[in-house]
Amino acid sequence: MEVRLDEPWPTTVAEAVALQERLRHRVSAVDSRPGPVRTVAGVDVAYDRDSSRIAAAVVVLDYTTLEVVQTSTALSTATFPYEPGLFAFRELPAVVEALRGLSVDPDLLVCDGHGLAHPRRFGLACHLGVLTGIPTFGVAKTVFIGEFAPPATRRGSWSPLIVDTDVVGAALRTRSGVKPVFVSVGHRISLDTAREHTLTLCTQYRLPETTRQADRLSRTTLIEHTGPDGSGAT
DNA sequence: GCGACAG
DNA sequence: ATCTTGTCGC
Repeated sequence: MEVRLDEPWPTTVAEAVALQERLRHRVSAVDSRPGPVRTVAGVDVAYDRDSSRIAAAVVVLDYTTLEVVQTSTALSTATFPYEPGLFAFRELPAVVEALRGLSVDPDLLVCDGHGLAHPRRFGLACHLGVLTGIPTFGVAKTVFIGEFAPPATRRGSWSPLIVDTDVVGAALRTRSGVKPVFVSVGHRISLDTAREHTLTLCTQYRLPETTRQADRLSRTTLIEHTGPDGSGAT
């Protein structure tokens, strides 16, 4: 698929923050997709020991059967350092490259991280959504910002993730008796819809099949090209 | 000023 | 994210 970057990718913290402040206003937290979701894609990135090499993977699944429709990967180098709140600048370049390898545009994107549940309301999921224009949401394993009451222990139970007076996401129990995940809007989707999709995608494990598949593919791709020890021999 | 801090 | 053994519990 086609993904345009328009501007040079930020290289400093100041530039990155400025870009987030400028793009945050483009985010829509309203459902925009007319028809049914046919395909959903998960994206993730794996790093080697010293983060010198990274591998991004995108796995497109049939939304109904959850079977793999297509995959794409991209090998790259981490340029931006890990900085809480600026996660997108570290991972998205490789993710965009992988997305460009797809011959079909997914109907929905699922990120491994937060969207609106971010200090400037512009986490990884929002950024990717704005770049692609595709409905996107994030499912994170841990909280970043916000407070929440522990949801009931039953699968499907949830409680709002709140910052000040804003609901920025949801703590959702995807498996009974298991730690909740944190769902938040990325772009062109509502929190309710994102939550429902998350449950649909969590058939057997705490995390959505999309991120599990993408996680696995990014990891194996990295090892195939850099070796289990990061020697680069293969 | 001191921690906390997606992956 | 990644480095890592055993261990508690269903």
